[in-house]
Amino acid sequence: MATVRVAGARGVEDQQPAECCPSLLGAPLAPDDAYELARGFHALSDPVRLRVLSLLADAADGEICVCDLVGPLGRTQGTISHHLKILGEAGLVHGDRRGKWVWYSVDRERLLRLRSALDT
Amino acid sequence: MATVRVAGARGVEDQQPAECCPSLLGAPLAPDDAYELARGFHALSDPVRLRVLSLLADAADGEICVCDLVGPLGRTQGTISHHLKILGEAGLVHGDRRGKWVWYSVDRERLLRLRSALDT
DNA sequence: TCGATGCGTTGATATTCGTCGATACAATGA
DNA sequence: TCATTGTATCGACGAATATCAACGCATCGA
Repeated sequence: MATVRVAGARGVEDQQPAECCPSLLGAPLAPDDAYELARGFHALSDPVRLRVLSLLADAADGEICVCDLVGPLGRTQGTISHHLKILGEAGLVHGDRRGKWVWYSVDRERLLRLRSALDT
Repeated sequence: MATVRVAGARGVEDQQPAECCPSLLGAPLAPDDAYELARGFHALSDPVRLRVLSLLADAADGEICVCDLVGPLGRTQGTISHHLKILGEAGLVHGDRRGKWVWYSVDRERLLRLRSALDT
């Protein structure tokens, strides 16, 4: 996590989350796979971040700007931005700057890959 | 988390994880639901705990004792016990004392309920 | 009864995390 | 050019976390 390079709102996609998530219950999980998987679930381990994803998914056009998250979530703008950065680094959301605003959307595919790790 | 009552290895099942997990992407997540869900994912947010679940699922008879986890995971017995407690409080594993050993197993149903929260 | 073994807990320590306030950066419009 | 607005980052703080060593308790075998 210390070597993660961050270069603004559009820098969140320069990550390489494991191409696909190894199944948790299939074979014994290798330490590296476990670490990658834990990074994904860690992004989901905060109530504010879960509500961010929920609000994003529920928004019209599947997009929402930071300013519209501050009110519903009851956190400061800096805190919301911080959580969006974490979600972005996990590959769960993407930000698209249009004018003054940055529109965020959920990466459902990444979410489904995480889900598949819990398959039986 | 502060009010969680713990009474030994067999006390891990006296929890009440939300009966069923609300879908993350379905409707806007209520703060309480988000908190409950985050508790579950938090238990999955550590590589050691993920490997514990993996080893448990892969073990013969689906059971394993703490002593057999210490070696593969490279952590002290106290640390393993700590992680098992967290997994137990999240309802993801159950411990059964038989003689000197406590045999742990995965609660696959609980895992599937967590997975269903990531449905689209 | 006593030593050995497995396990949970406690105390200590270093690290990480969530949050805020303040500030810096970016884009727009006057 | 300058003020305004939206967003990202920084510094700081308290709380939570992962880890180990040490200890206490329970169980089993001699």
